[in-house]
Amino acid sequence: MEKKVSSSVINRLPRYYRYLTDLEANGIDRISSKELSEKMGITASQIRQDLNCFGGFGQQGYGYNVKHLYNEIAGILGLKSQYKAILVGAGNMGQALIQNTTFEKRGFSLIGVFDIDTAKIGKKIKGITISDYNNIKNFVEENHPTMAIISTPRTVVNQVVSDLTDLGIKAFLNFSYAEIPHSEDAVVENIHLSDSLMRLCYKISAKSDKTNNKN
Amino acid sequence: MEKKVSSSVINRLPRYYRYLTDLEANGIDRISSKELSEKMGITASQIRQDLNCFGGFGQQGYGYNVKHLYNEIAGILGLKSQYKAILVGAGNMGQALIQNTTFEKRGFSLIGVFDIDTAKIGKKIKGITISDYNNIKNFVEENHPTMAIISTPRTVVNQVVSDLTDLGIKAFLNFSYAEIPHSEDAVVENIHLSDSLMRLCYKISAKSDKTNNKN
DNA sequence: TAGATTGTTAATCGATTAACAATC
DNA sequence: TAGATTGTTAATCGATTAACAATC
Repeated sequence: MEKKVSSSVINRLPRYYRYLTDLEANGIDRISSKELSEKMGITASQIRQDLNCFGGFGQQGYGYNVKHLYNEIAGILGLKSQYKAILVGAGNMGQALIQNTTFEKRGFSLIGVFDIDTAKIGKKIKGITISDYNNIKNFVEENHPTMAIISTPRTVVNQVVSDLTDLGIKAFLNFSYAEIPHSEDAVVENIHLSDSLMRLCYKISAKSDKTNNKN
Repeated sequence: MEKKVSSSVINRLPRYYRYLTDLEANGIDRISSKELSEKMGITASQIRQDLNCFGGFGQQGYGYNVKHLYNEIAGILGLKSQYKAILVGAGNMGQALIQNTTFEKRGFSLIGVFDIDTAKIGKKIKGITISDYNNIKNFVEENHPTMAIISTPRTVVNQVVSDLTDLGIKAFLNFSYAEIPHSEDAVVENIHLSDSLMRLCYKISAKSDKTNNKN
């Protein structure tokens, strides 16, 4: 029985992956936890602890082989899986997301895009035709996507998630302002743009309070 | 001297704010930590602890007045500040961001948009004309924005951040794949779309490992 | 071999939860 | 007043950091 990996560790994995991608691109083929810790601004101890949740990828006296560690982390993240994904809501945000994301590099393969706007249906983005959301049932039953990206207006999020859950989809990337109701066996990643803005606003405010000694 | 509020608490503030916005919109005017905890899926204890970092906003035997708490949190976050913000990089993502975000509600006022693409310069988005990035120095010196949204290609992020830092900007919303170099007195919020995708990929993979008892 | 650096255990630190006296 | 619920202190739990023996 595996011990469960904490979400703190999981949250850091993509960042490790990015740094390793970079190191590899720069032709560096070995790195110690100490060197990496300096680049990333975290402790060497934390890096070693994190990696050892999944196995011993280093070598005493040497450090870590970049290419090897890079591949191991890709494996841990499951990036080779190419889980089938659909996107619901092809507004500005949805379309930009499609244009800017190399899903294949991040473990997914985008196989369908849906909207209810007849002006959009039929249009192509990055080779994928926008389909009528009203036909989504047939599509899902035929193609069995694993994951759905929700970039609809907030007012319809609950309905869409409920529809898709009924069709067996259990993973969501939530791009909407609304919260996705917390279900037992679904996995959800939220990208709440407005939360990020508010956090930044807080940080700016807190910093200027400190500077001005207002409290 | 104020004790520093932990980042765990700060990260939760926007979520509280969203729930309170919702409660208010639904005409609910009081709520106990217990009721809110059930809605949000966190403990009542945590809610009370979090809020008490900033003051005692409730009343024994009664709970919290929704409108009052809503306003208090808006104040804590600094949403009334309307910090001047600029956006650099008016690609799909930058433009979608402008279209979809009500900056005014999140503490900011968007006063400028910049790009280097002559095909984009002069075009208007939501009433703001895209300006030539080469003229950004004059603009910043005249208008003193507080925050910059970085949605440029990753290759130019370092240069842009360095330019803007020299011009006195110390707050960044980073929308790019790259990391913003960690400086002493700058505040940064990152939205790494690909990290979110990879985290979701991990969660899907981890779940199916468990189901299939692969480990 | 000697030096370097891991994997891992132990110590510390911080965040979450529980409990309850204060009080509306 | 009695019941409800806060604010806050104490207990628990988990995550981070430090230390060091193992070993390449």
